[in-house]
Amino acid sequence: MSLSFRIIPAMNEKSILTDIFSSKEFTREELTKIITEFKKVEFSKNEYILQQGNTANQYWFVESGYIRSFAIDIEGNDITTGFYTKGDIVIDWPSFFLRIPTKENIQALTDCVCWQLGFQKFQELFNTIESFREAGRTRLVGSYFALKAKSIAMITDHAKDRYLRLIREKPQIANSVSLKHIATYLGITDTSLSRIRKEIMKS
Amino acid sequence: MSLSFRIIPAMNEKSILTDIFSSKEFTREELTKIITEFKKVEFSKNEYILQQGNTANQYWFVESGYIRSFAIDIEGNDITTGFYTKGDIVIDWPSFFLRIPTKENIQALTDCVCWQLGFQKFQELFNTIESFREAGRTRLVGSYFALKAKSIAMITDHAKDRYLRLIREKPQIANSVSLKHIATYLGITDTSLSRIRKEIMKS
DNA sequence: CTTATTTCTTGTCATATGGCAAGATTTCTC
DNA sequence: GAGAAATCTTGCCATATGACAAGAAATAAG
Repeated sequence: MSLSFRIIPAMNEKSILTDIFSSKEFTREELTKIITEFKKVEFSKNEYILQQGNTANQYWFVESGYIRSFAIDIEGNDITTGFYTKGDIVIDWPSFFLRIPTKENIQALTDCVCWQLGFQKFQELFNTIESFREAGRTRLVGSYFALKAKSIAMITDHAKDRYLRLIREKPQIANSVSLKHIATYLGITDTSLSRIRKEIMKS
Repeated sequence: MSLSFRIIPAMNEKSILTDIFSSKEFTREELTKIITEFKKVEFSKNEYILQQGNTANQYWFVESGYIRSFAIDIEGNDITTGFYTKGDIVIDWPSFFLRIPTKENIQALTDCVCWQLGFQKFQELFNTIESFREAGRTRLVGSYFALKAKSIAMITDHAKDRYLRLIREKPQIANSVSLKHIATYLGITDTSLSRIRKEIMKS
């Protein structure tokens, strides 16, 4: 059972946020301050959460549903850059922090429930609560770390191994998302992924 | 001419730091506070600045020389993850901020002069100077942004295009670093890079 | 339920890049 | 400056993956 039942009875609905933040070292007061600022938003399947060219004025934590981020390259190819599910943070770091138009698109793959925080509120919390700063920095560095790992895997591993890792780390994604989206995430074509899948079946 | 001559006569030697920090909005007082904490360190060619398994307790700005970071994969292959030169920040973000052992190695490719800041001092500045926080966050997000761009290029571009981009963006590197190091940075073998280079010569 | 649309599989062939090894060239070392 | 070591080039062939197209299967739409 989440902490929220004892601390903030009125915030039962936000239990996913208390789960997300309670692992860090916040006082109850800080926790309340932080969580109060989050607003519930719902997205329906295929809805765009952020579109390239716009500046990200908020970010989200996923309570339910699947989300995909992708970039469109010069030739118009759609390249998946990430999948997000329950408990994940959905944020375009460069756009949100550098206040520049994003190059990415973020789209709901299913109906979703998310918790949203805006840039201004974020800045307030960031500058007034030291542990919020630490938590934010940790999250950003975590994203960097994951991206670097993926980047190195693109060089050292074969497509099959990258796919096997995805299955291992995000099995729900591998089962519920279209081949094409997964393929571009892995840096291959859907044709190749179909063959890899077939090969895995055999063994 | 850098600001340092007027503001902090005693700090002439640190003019590279004033150049690095003066683009952000710092008061003179803040600038002095920050720059005072940096310590000059020199590395000789081939010296390790950080080795895998250790936790990064400091980071550096390069004043002169070339530096390379690389990871060793399971099969013992050496994969270049970055090149650094004058004005660049050299930091293992995950190790420095998460206080965990690094998976990367950082090595001087030539004799180098760098300016070093330790974790404790960094934390003090980070928690007391709002603009230092902003600058630090901006730098981290910038690294994230560059890594993502490289990551997408690995998927959408051919090796030749990635090499051409490297030549365009870091011409000094392309000329002074061994083929093998550049090749692994681009995600190909030195053999392939040699052929790509030959092909470029012809045109 | 039926049709239309999208997604997935499979075949054939093309191509970028890798693996290995032998020389050629450059760079280090004494 | 001579020999050793590292780096770079090149040839030959192997292989992972791509491109394109045609069916098959699944999903969406009326």
